[in-house]
Amino acid sequence: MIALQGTFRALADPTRRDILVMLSREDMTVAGVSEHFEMTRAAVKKHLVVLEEGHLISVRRQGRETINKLRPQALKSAQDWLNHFSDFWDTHLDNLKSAVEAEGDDTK
Amino acid sequence: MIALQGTFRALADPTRRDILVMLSREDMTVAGVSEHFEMTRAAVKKHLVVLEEGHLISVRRQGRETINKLRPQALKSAQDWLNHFSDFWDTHLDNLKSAVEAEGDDTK
DNA sequence: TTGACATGATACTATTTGGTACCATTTAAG
DNA sequence: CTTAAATGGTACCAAATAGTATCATGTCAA
Repeated sequence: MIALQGTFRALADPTRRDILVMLSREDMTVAGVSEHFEMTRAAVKKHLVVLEEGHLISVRRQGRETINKLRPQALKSAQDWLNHFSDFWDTHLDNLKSAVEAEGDDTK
Repeated sequence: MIALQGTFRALADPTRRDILVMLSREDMTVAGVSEHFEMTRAAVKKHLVVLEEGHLISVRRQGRETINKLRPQALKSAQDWLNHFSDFWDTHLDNLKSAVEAEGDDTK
């Protein structure tokens, strides 16, 4: 199993989650990812390092570029951890049906 | 839908994930949760506040105790976000079957 | 009422984190 | 070879976070 700590830590930042969505469409270089954000390349690179430490992406040097590639296993591990609560959901979620659609929201 | 940012941020800490597991078995007071950790009650209380801000628990005052209760909707929202990558998994995970069971691990 | 107990809130410190600025390294191309 | 472009790495700063210590508040029980 993949280390959950690094994975959940990597998922905690909205920029990193956006990067994962981008990488789910196509592999991208550091510069390619950076184009979609207003922060510097170095900052984006740091996020990519965190994602790599969380096993969420793989990094491959190709010439002078580095290709960042989504790695689905860690995402699956995170989902598996959440699945441990499924029994709880089955038992108690039915009682909360009316509350589900009344959920408010704020930032993201 | 529930705000993902607060939810993922709350899930990023191992202490908080442990608290969620504990609460999946039974509702607990602040002191009850604190017994399972070596940090102070105040520190545990702070984690509980973060969990509440992430909509992962509900807090109810009962007499001089406060009952902390798991709230499954937010966990489900996080899982739903992860589900957005399912298409990617279906497409690419098969090619990685051999790599899945070769995953190393470190902390948690 | 008095006292013990559980909690909430605040102030303070140390650590982590997100970000920028800057420099070294590698590579493609003339 | 030389030069410019793309990238990686390090140093540094500001802000957020985790934790402790401490005190105030409310509540159960005698």
